[in-house]
Amino acid sequence: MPELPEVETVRRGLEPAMTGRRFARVLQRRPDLRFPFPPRFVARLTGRTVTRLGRRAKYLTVTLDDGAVLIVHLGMSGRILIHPGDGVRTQLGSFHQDAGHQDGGAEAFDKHDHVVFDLDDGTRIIFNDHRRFGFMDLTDEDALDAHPAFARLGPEPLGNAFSAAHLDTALMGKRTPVKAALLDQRIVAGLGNIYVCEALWRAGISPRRQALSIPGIRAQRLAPVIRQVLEEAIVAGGSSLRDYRHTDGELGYFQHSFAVYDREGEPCRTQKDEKPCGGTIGRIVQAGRSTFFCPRCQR
DNA sequence: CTCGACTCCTGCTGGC
DNA sequence: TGCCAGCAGGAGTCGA
Repeated sequence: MPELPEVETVRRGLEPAMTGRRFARVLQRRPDLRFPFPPRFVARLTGRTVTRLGRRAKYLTVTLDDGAVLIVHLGMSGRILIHPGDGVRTQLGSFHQDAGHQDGGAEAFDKHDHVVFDLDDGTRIIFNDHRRFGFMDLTDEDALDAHPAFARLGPEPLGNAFSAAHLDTALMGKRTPVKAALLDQRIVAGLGNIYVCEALWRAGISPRRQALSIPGIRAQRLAPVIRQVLEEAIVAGGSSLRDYRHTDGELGYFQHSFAVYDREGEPCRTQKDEKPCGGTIGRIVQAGRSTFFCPRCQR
């Protein structure tokens, strides 16, 4: 699930739990995710203190006190669980029995709990990813921008560098459908399938339209709604974060209502002159991915 | 360079 | 009820 808003929600959930804390123990439970873990992964993290939780596009960055940066990508199915080592739990003598992770003193993990970080205050952070499209890597703070994952990323859609003018330049002359162009992380960093569909719907732009037809008036409609869709999703994620605190810390997935995504066959929610648009949400496949849109109001 | 197709992995859903 | 094909929110690579 994780697109930019979900990753930002994870970052905000992890920030208070991890900042200033030391990795007392790191458990790497398999040799690889999508890629092999970097050499001496566990050794390089153990004993280090977290100084900062950051995010670039869909990547989490965990900066350490020696200048190293742990890069985390959640892929398609990655999630992070926080088990607070608070007084209540430790007094119960069980770390997180509710999640089925306690087995008579021996540690029992879900088979997709790939990395476990035990912090010095007893908090346990678990990276779980059943499809294993996620990955982790280690680099240095001053080499971060040159990292292969970061080097060619376009601007952050919530940052100052992202604007209608940027879309004008980035989409100029591109014959690919605008849907595919917006999924290209070199053009905008952090959009995924869901929020591209949602943004195009809000902007009233057909996903099939060639990218080269966007610069100008359509870019002026599109750039602000991209920002708006992401900001709203982050707010929704923030509210779901509070819920997760109560249900014990699963980060990375939250309920959100979409206008077009996964609504094939349902009525379009666009209102024109206080009347529904009357269109029906359709689904097409572009570059191997489902696109949801309203053929009536997206042109 | 640009673009689309294909690929990695596991689990869930929906149709028979 | 059971089985299996199809599909899933990412992104790198390959070949045209």
